[in-house]
Amino acid sequence: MPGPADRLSYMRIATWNVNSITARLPRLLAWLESTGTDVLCIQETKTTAEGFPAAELRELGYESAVNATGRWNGVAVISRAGLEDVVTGLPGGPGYEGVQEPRAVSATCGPVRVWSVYVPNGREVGHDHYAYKLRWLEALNKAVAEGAAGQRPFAVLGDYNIAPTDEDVWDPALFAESTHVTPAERAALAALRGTGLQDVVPRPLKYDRPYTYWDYRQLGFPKNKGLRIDLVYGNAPFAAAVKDSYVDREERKGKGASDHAPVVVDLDV
DNA sequence: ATGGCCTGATCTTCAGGA
Repeated sequence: MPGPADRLSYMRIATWNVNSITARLPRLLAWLESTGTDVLCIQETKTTAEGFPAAELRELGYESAVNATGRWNGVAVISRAGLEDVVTGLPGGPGYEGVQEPRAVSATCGPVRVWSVYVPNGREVGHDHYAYKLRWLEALNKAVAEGAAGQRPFAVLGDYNIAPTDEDVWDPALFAESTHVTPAERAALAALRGTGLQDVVPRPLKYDRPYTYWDYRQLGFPKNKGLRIDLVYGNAPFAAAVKDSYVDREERKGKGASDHAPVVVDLDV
């Protein structure tokens, strides 16, 4: 017999590398209001937990789960759909130069469990940071495997710093010797898919590819010289609930934009 | 129209981003 508990629940979930939540705060608050986003996974907060604008977000109805320690990295989940069972950091994750960096936080937001991740950049193939990136991805794989295989909608959203295929790179030849496209990095994504997660590919609002990042330099955005490196990896129950997904390239426009655009996912859960 | 880097700190110069 149908009842209130059987009603579909519509949720808008998104991920966005804001490149400093302090610098982006006016645009972030306006974007939350205009899009009606319920849950946002944030990367590169570039502030301490104390500097995180939890009070401003609370005024808009969002609770915050924050993992941030200073000028580099920093992640958060903000939600107006519940925020429980927060886990700060990547269990079993490696440090870099002896430091556990703030690159992961997870939480349960109503019917969905989400991770916000900021995968290490890697800098150059062969650099210590590149080895760190691969180790970090191995630890992520282990940490999310149980949720990925579970019955509850579950997704790992964030800046993966990996373009899954050459189609996700505006000029593959230019990136031939670079991080973000190497077989080892793409194998780490494949291993993640092997846990039961799938790439929820958003639709572009313009042009043919759903890029999510464009370099600030050399007119990268106007020329659409982009990469798709901000990803939503969801398990089967999550993917089944997806009604739409798109890259909000409008948010990349104009003065005071991040170099990443938000990826938005609409769910019936 | 979307426009030749941006951010925060070590703060006038730099690391890091990708």
